Amino acid sequence: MTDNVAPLFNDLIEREHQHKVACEECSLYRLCLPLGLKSDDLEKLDKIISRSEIYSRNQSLFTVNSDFEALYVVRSGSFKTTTSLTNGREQVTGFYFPGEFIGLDAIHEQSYKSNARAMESSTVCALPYESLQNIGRDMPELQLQLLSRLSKELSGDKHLMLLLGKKTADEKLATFLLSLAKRFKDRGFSQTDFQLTMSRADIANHLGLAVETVSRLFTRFNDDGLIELSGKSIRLTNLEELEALCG
Amino acid sequence: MTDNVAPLFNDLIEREHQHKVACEECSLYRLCLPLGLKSDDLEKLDKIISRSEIYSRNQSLFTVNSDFEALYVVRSGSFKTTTSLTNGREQVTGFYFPGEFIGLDAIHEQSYKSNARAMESSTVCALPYESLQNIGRDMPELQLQLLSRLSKELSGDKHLMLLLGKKTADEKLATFLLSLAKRFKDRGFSQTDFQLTMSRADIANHLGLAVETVSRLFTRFNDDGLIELSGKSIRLTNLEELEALCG
DNA sequence: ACACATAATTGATTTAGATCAAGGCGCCCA
DNA sequence: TGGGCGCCTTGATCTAAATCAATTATGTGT
Repeated sequence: MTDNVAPLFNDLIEREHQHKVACEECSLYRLCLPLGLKSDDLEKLDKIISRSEIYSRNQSLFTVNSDFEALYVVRSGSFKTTTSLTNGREQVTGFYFPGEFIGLDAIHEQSYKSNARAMESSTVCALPYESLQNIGRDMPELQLQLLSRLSKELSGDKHLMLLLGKKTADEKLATFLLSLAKRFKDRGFSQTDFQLTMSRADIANHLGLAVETVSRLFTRFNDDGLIELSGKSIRLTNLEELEALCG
Repeated sequence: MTDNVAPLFNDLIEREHQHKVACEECSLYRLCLPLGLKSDDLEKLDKIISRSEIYSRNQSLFTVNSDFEALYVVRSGSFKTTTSLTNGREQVTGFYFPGEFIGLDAIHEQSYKSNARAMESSTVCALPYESLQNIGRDMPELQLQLLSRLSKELSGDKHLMLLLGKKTADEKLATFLLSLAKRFKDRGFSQTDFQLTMSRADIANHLGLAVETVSRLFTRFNDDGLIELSGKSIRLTNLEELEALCG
């Protein structure tokens, strides 16, 4: 509802979080940055990370052109990023789930180049970039991890360009659903049963379609036995067919 | 014409190139990786870089799924990258000019995730990734430069997503022309008079349009006095108007 | 539990840009 | 110097998906 950024958590809460969820014990460990770091390096990283308090639905994590302070890793919940055009048109450039980085495109210009907001109650880990640079000087592994992250997102974006430029509406939606499935699977959740945390409008926007088109596709996929849909809950009932639909 | 990768240059040619165009004397210095490196670090970098022989028009720099050996920086000429779909559909994901990096999206998977080919007679500098990692251990500046590069490309791709998803045909072409203009300007060339090294088909594909549409737009822009077009030579005669057309 | 706002569906109609079809231009090489 | 082959342009038609228009769900806050 509000456009404000979450107030900085107070020390008490911070310290509590720190203890509860140090990187080493974090369930996202495998997916996140620390992978491949030695224990003492991990400790250094741990020290510069701030765990945020809860961002509520639609709350802004950062806005376009604001100063680049930190990279964010989703800890719980989910976020979307957008870039905008004149007369209010905007493109949803990505959805972000636990363990995924937000703000990587801000490094070059040292200011955020998109808007990021929570799609549900969510938390993040903030990695202040300056501190990251500092500890990174003695931790080549960390730098490599970061590079790898950037590269992964780049690769994903190229595939999104292929989707936006060359795929039909059916192919777009099938591809999208399977991309979600894969990410849920990677996080240890069911790859067939999950909640769509984003609205139909967000999905449509992200895929370069109109809401109505997405809605019609959902009902058709449902009628064709590819999915079972009920509101925000979806079950993928025919992964093979969906796969085939991706183009 | 041929699909082969250019044979590795022999030592003689390599050494000659090395001397002619060491990073420190390279005209692309400002645009390329070395920016911000100290002289002795630059020398180390210089040592691992291989200057390629000439890639001729349509020759492949690398193909999808081949092993990730090196990052490439365009030295002269221009390249395009593509990703492809079933039944031959493919998306031109980017055009690359001198000083720009190709292959950054290969780091994560350690194999190239797109195809890259020369659009005219071109040369590149190859940065073998393993060597880059090695010397990078003692050169945090280099790592930061690389991160910055990745971040810049990421940011550009987000804007391309906006273009593909939300812009009209006119806006797409105007945006594209101004992006070329900016890049030529950055390279010390005229931002208003240049050659389109890519075919109409490549432009259309990249912008998610049909060739016919691009051709029609070119004639209309020409008739409206926005550009003067003759084959591959273009002059932007009304930058302000083009800017306004971008959305 | 109720009312109001917001989100999603469904149907009718329109349209931007694709596709289909035909020439024309330039360019490379014999 | 001309012939052939890509590439580009131009015109006519078609279509996938957008837009417009209602209606029905699904929340959300009091």
